[in-house]
Amino acid sequence: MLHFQLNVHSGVPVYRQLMDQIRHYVAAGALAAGDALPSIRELARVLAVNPTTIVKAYGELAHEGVIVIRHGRGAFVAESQPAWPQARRRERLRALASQLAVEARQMGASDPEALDALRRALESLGRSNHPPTSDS
Amino acid sequence: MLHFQLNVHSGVPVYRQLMDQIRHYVAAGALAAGDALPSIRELARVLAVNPTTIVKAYGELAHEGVIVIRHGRGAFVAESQPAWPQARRRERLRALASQLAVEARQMGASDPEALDALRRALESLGRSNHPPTSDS
Amino acid sequence: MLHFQLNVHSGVPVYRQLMDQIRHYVAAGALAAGDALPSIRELARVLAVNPTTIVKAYGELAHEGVIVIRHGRGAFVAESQPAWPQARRRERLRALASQLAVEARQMGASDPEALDALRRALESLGRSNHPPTSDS
Amino acid sequence: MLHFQLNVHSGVPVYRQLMDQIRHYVAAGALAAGDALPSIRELARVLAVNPTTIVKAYGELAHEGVIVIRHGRGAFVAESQPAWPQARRRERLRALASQLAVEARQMGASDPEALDALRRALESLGRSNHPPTSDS
DNA sequence: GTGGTCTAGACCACA
DNA sequence: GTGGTCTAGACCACC
Repeated sequence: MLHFQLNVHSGVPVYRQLMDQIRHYVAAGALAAGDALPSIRELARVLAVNPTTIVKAYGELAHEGVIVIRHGRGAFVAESQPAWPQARRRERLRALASQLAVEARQMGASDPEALDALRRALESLGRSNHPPTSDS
Repeated sequence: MLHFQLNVHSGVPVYRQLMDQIRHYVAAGALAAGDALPSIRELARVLAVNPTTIVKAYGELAHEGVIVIRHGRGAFVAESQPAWPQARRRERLRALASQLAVEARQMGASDPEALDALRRALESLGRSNHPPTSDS
Repeated sequence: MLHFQLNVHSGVPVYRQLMDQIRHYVAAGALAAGDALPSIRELARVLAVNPTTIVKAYGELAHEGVIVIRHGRGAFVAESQPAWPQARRRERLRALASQLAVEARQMGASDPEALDALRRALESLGRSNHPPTSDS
Repeated sequence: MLHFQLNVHSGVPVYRQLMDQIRHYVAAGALAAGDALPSIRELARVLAVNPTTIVKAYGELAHEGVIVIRHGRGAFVAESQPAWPQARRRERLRALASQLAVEARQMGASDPEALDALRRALESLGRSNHPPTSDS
């Protein structure tokens, strides 16, 4: 059973936290294509949240193409992860990188510190999706 | 006059977008300590949003210590930017880096691509806040 | 249901009066950690003020750490009340004491009268937060 | 020449800070009945504030009866300080004491700490207006 | 049901 | 001129 960590005080909606963590598991390879996700009822019980919250998280992920929901069967990781248009991918990457850069600068972190933080985050996801490179 | 870019359909609250962009200008040095920000009414007029929306953005930034509001005078960039506790800084950096890493992986971007995106974002902020280093 | 007393002619903003009275109830133990506060709409209706005024009061208290707001659930007294840095606490105490002292002197109240007023105020808050001491 | 200490970042209006400090000097006896206050122009110059701000502070104090303004002559400490009705005095004292008590409790200060803070504040005003008492 | 955001516009307070 | 507060009411997001 996967482990989920919810923070009710963070201001981030619960269903959003769930989506992020499922995406995280998929990106890290802990959830592979075709794997079954926990049932809505069980997950709701374990996390002590309203089942409709899980429904919303699964629904959004299905909408994105990250998972597929089979009526009466359950939810499964999609066989092929969604491919965004090149332009949107670049834009999204740019936005996230900019946010990290701005906040790092504002909190007085040096550029190497910021880059190291990113390297560590990439490493913690494992190498499942990519061959090793000389850069990392 | 600074330029602001608002996206009403992004789901991100307008006042949040404003805060992010002002923080960006401060981090990049386009707004230096003591500089005056646009008046609430003028900015509201230029951006075609309600003045109370600007009030909220300025108020939150003042709360954070990024700017200082002087009644009857205007809003100004704070002389010393706020310093978060070391632990919270590291945690925030880690969270942002993790988000970037996960989304980069999921959209199929390679690790060097993600790191390059961050390097570019840091460079676009300029070197105003840091002495020259051998890293640059 | 808690009782709130608003004075529209005092010059003190309504949202400020609300914050003060909620802080008072928390300090006195009438509102304990985890207790639910009245919903924004209900409180607005009871006090005959605009809901956004309550929103502002609750938002500021949440910012201070006195209460916690859970989207879709309601507002609750925080489990652990915020701890200010020692230096700021002393300075704040000094400022409040000085204000009381100056005004007491100016209105011709004797020093024992002022001290008695403070003793009564402390007693009216009850002993909920402190073990019995020989001082009381 | 009296010394005034203004804090533009405190959120307290400048004219209010001025009023408080003049009241303080009167309560402490540094300004006695009939003493002249600094001229509006000079004080504005020394404090680097707009003269209308001083005008407002002096005007409010004159309205309260703390000072008297003689056209063409200047501002002077009133011969007899204003006496509030007994009921209002008690109420005001109670409100200030309550605020001190609530904030002291909330910041974790003990009751003796709060009372000590008040004793120190009263002592710092000196004994000019009152005979020594066995309580202090 | 809950809280969050935004609008349009009024009126007040400060410098 | 500046910012601060409040209203009345709409629409959205969360649970």
